[in-house]
Amino acid sequence: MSNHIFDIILAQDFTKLKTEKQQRLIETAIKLFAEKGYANTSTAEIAKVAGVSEGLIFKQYGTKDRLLLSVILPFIKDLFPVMANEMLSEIISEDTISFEQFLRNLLINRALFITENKEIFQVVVKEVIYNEDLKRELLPYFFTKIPLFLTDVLEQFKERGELIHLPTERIFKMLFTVIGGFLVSRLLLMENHIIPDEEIEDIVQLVVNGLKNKQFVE
Amino acid sequence: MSNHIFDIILAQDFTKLKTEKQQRLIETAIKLFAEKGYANTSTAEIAKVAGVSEGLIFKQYGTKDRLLLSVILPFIKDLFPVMANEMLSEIISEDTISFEQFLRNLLINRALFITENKEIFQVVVKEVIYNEDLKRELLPYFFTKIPLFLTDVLEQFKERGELIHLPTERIFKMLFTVIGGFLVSRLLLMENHIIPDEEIEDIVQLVVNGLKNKQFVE
Amino acid sequence: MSNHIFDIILAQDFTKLKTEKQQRLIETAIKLFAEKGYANTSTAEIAKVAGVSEGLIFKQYGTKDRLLLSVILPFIKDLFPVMANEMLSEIISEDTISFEQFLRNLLINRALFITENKEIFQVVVKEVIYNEDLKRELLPYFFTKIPLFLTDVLEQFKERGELIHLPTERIFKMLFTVIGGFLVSRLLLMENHIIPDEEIEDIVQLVVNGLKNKQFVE
Amino acid sequence: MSNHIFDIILAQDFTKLKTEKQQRLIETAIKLFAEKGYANTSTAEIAKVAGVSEGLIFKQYGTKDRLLLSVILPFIKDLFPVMANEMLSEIISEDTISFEQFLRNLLINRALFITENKEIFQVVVKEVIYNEDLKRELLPYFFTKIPLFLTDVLEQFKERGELIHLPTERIFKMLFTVIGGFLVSRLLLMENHIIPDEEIEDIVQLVVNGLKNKQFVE
DNA sequence: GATGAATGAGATTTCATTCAT
DNA sequence: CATGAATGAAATCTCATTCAT
Repeated sequence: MSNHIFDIILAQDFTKLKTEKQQRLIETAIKLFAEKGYANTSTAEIAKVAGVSEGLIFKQYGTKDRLLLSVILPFIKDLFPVMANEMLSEIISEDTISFEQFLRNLLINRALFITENKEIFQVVVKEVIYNEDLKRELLPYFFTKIPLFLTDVLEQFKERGELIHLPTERIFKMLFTVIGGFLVSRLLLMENHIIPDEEIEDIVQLVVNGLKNKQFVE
Repeated sequence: MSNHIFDIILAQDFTKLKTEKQQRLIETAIKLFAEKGYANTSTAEIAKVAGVSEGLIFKQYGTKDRLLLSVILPFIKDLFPVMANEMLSEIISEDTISFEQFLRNLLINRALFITENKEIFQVVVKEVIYNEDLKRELLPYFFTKIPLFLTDVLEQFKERGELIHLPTERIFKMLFTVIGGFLVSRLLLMENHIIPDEEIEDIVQLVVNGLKNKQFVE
Repeated sequence: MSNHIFDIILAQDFTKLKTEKQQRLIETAIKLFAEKGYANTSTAEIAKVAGVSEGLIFKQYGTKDRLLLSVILPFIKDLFPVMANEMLSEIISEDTISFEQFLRNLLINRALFITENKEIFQVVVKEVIYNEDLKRELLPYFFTKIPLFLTDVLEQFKERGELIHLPTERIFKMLFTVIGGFLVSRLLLMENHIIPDEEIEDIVQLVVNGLKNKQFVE
Repeated sequence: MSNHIFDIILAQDFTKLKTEKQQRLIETAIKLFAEKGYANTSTAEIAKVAGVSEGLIFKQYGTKDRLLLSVILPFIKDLFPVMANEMLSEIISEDTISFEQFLRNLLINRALFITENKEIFQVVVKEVIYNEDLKRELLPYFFTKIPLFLTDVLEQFKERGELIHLPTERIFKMLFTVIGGFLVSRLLLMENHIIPDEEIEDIVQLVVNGLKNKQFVE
């Protein structure tokens, strides 16, 4: 596994035009990796299911390892910029959005994004948990990227008095625990195809009440 | 992977006396499965690290598969009876325990149990997430066992008016999300060796406030 | 490997005009075959280094085998006519040239030719030694071509009394051993870029003294 | 290819008892590598000819690379100590041995050793010439080991006046050229099974006369 | 109970070659 | 003339499992 995932993430050009076979190949890889895990999926099976020769995999990606990265990295690359931009635009457009509404938007937005990319999400989570090397590569990336845009927002809500007065880092950890636990349990354990609004609302209420500043008067 | 895990769980006798080599073997298997995952750990490596012949593994366990089960099942067997008994005894002994205290006790108790069995816990979580077969076997077992003792307790708290009036199943799901997310993120992602009291308390407050019945007067 | 190398050598027309890409292709093949040997060089690598498509190799040469021959044969074709002609012209022009001077000329001339064609020479030697088929094809060719012009010359020197009175064939073998050993060790083992005059002179002296007719009076 | 061949040569224990299959395996590998070269011999073929499973090769040697080393290194390890000891003992036992006799002994001795180990010798020479990595590893080893015992001897002969007065290093190079060229051409090109005494004697005479001190009176 | 030599099925990888464009 | 996507056969390598001792 490469030592320079950051560089790879930034350098890789995923826009190269793909032939039909290459499309089928990558889609099949995602599907099978999501279902059975990277380690339990052979390149022979991928090739067979995709209706492609095994040679093509290695022509294109060199190693099975790099095929995995080629599945994961574009997803990661998309994951965060999108978050930052979309979310922040919502917040800025409506200066007076409540924390509750912000949280609801965030959850709905992320739940949508992830159900739309359910399989890749499963691959990423499974491999980050399963594969030490990949964990070492990706986790630091997550934990520097995510706070980058969330801390600002959280601090605004604290200033407005809506949020409990705890260090932002601790609030962030709680949010991560709940939202992460929510998405992972629904998508990986229960394998929901869609996440019911009701469940989202329950979690929103749980967090909003759990993190509310009790002195705050609306 | 066997089709009859329930039977196996109930039938297996894990108390059989083990020689020193057998001890080292099983400990090494747990350690390596936890670190690198079952699929990425070869029996050759286990044998070598344990200082034992590869033959012994198959003399003892027949297949690599059953070695994994022999690691997982005793843990599972312990996990729930212990919960039910210990927890309930706390609750019964003190009839007037608050939901907050109950939750704190529950979290502290489970966090302790899991940090004490960190590696096996990692193996179980990793493999349940990673391995379709094992997931199919184990998840139903979880989701019938856990509610068995939790629903009673939760309903008591609802009756007493401490808990928000939602269907117990929805409360249970939220609890599972938060507690599961908490333990998994700390033990698998961050690989904490101990879980700070402060973090436990933050989660307790989050949940207590999040699930509080707002009409309730202490 | 073809069974008819002699025919190929005679038939092939290597003078065909080459495009720039074809030039780069053949030069790269020579370079890589010389460095790493034919068997350790893939057509993919040749194409990449030459900045050419892999298809072109097979359009031009049909097989990797014939690419090797196309590298080797023109060199072989040049090697001997040139020798015979150039050398003999020296000898004939100066009827009274001494064996020492003849040997010196021969060595200097061959050392020059080979350093100028160092890479192809490496390819030929490496493959003749390494590849049974090629050895079977090329060696007989060498050992019928070389004596053809050398025996005459050697016998002249024997007649003049300068050379030891041994069967010409044995003298030839010794010459071949020393000259061959000299060129191969310098060009393949030590990878000299140029061969110092001093070393050539040492070898000339060794051979001249070693093969001198002790009764000879200058 | 390992970076630490020196260490490996010194560390390796080749005396470990081999089973019959392991014996057949290594003998077959030597035979096939000698015939067709390392790169042109597949592990499948070795296994088949040796009547052994392919798995055994990789159980025993890990990689095909290390199988090659396991063929080459014990030979190298033997090659030089033997030379130094045997040769020097001849010289010391007879203080008055002539250079001619020394050279004859040396050639006969080495020719014998090499015809007895013809196949491994072929493997070593072929691979040193063919494989850049191996060349880089082994050549320095040769060129520090050989002079170690030869320079002393050569200087003794120079002192006694038998040998031409040239820097020992230059004499050494000539000797190496002639003896190397002789052995390699006979064993690799002509594939002699035994080397005729007559040819050895020719070479001895060539060198003795070629390197004689012309002022020396016997 | 314990070993470790040996296997064979299958996984990954390499690579010469074909072919439609 | 030239490309490069695609192939399939064979090569290297991995690994759970068997078995004689």
